[in-house]
Amino acid sequence: MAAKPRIKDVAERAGVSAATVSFVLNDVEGARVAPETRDRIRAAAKELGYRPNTVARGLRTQRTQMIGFISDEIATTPFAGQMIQGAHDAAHKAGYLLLMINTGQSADEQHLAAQALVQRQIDGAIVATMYHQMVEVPTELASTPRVVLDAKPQNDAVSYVVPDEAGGATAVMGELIAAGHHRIGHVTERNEPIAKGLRLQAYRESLRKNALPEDPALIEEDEANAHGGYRAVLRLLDSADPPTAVFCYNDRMAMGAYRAAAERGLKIPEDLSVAGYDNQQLISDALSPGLTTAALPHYHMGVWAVETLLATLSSTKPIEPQAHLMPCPLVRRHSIAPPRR
Amino acid sequence: MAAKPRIKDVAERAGVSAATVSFVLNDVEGARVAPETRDRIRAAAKELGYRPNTVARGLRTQRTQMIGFISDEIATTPFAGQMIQGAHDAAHKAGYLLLMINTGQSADEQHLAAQALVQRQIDGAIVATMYHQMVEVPTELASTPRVVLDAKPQNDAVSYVVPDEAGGATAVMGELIAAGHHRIGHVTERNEPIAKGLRLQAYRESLRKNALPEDPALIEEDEANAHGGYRAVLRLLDSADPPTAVFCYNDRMAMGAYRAAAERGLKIPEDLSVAGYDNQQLISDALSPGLTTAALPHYHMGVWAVETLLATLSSTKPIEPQAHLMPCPLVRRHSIAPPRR
DNA sequence: TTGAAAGCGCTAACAA
DNA sequence: TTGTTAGCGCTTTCAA
Repeated sequence: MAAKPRIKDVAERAGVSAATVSFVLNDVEGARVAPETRDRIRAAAKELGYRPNTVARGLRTQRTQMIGFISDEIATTPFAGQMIQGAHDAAHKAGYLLLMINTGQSADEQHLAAQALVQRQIDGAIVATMYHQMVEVPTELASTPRVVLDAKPQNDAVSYVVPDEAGGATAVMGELIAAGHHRIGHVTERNEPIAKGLRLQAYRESLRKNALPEDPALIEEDEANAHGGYRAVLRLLDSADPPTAVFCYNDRMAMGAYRAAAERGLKIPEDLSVAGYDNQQLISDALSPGLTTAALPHYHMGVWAVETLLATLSSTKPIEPQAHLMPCPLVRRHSIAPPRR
Repeated sequence: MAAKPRIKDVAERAGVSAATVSFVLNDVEGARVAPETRDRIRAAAKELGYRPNTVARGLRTQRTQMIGFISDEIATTPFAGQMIQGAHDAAHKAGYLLLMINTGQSADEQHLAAQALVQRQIDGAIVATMYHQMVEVPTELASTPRVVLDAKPQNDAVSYVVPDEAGGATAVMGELIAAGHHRIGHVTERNEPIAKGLRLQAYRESLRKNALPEDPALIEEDEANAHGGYRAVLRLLDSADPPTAVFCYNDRMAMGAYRAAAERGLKIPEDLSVAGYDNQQLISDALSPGLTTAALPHYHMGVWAVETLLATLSSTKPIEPQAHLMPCPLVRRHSIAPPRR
């Protein structure tokens, strides 16, 4: 097999210099090359199957067409793929590729990772986390354009995007209220991720705005998984004045709600309406009836992050950092119905 | 902020030439440099915070320390993360980074993707798919070391790794049989992925080897999700001579089995034993009781692929392509018990 | 309208 | 024991 052709080979074959080839193949502004010569060069390049070497070009132009994607444990969560895919698609469309690096939680590793990316001359960086939280942007990236994905930068004034948890939770509550529920429970998680506070607050505000009872007995905390949801909902159902609907912190807890309801002989949605959050399809689609929930917009956040990054790359003047709340659209399935009474 | 230091800056500060700095910092074999000079150079590099520019080095050495990771839709499946993580960890440990690119199913896109990677001078490539299947290795990679991950190469003699489906299924069946079950049903999927045939065959062989009845009425096909599993298991339970245990093609179908059993008033595992495949934790851990299943070893396959690739990179003589079956370990939870009768 | 030459930052022969 | 030089493959200024 023939060795990969270089620009010199194309030049020789077309009977011109390498410089001229470069002009033509890159469509350089204001390069005056005879149309005839252009054709000859293009033909030669095509015949040889010439592809410019991005590394050599990168050395010369200081642009590698690579975006560093640095994250904590992201690849291990079921959502991660969506975010990577969104970032990938947006990058790929613009001719960029993602150079991935995962770090643990350790600050040391994060610095090393950032360094590895900088050494490789990435044009920009995405700093991502697996769920909505605060993040330290490694100082090594200080002179690299960067955007934070699914987190808020703690120490750095850069653009970032996070899900609009309040909006999503309000939409879910709106759906429950529209169905006619007055006594709505909330099952929340025990730890304190950012999402918890935001969803809980939206729950309370929805109640207040609609003049519905805000009974502390309607809120139960437990582990943020199916087992926790099961236990919490059971407590709600066994309470003195049980709710007719329950908004769960996430789809996993909602899965537990289904089991709790079944155990008490309650049918969903006739006897109990249930809503979740996350739109974790493996669950929300698999439950029967399908779970109504708010979707975490991972794909779109990935796209937004890269597009925002690319915009700053191609802009001459500095761009104001933006904070973007990505909407969490309501996904209607069949777990909500009017209350019995 | 000071511009990034170059090797020349280190050389100047240490009062030596760039070449000497390169020797010392790269620990070049048989480079005779006075220990004193070495120290001076190391100190200078440290003071300046010097990091060699990988792009420049790559141009010179023809090694970029990057591995191309090319896949179909991988990032969108819940398993993908594990595979990426495994590949990433193995690569990172050896000083390599993953350059990711996703293609759709289109052959055109796959060629373009391979080209993009080759242009970037990747040292090697991983060709991955989201589930065990046949794959075309893009011809553009012909002169790049490459390994196929979670698929069999159709047109290329290269190393590859796939899950040992037969082994995993046999282990699952062994568990059911050891618990004392004689009438074991199998719920399988309607399409024909490689995994289906392998798991089904292992089911049959396990029955045969243990002199257990191989009744066609014990096998039901449906969609490979919770709804399909629900329907298929319901058919099994409502049949003339229902099984006391059912081995489901995957965890999602097993999730449906739980619902079917509940609907017929059967408790798991007392009245019906259930086993799955995949160890999709979001499901197998969330079900109650926890689902006994065989784990798809995505993380380890990712590690194996990269390690195998790196071995060929650092070997002088060509290495025989290997086909590796990665074990699918049995994950015991609580969905299997002895039959009632 | 085109070509020559310099140089991006580094490594590796070869000299000294 | 260390420095000089050439060159990886490309782009871009400057000159012709």
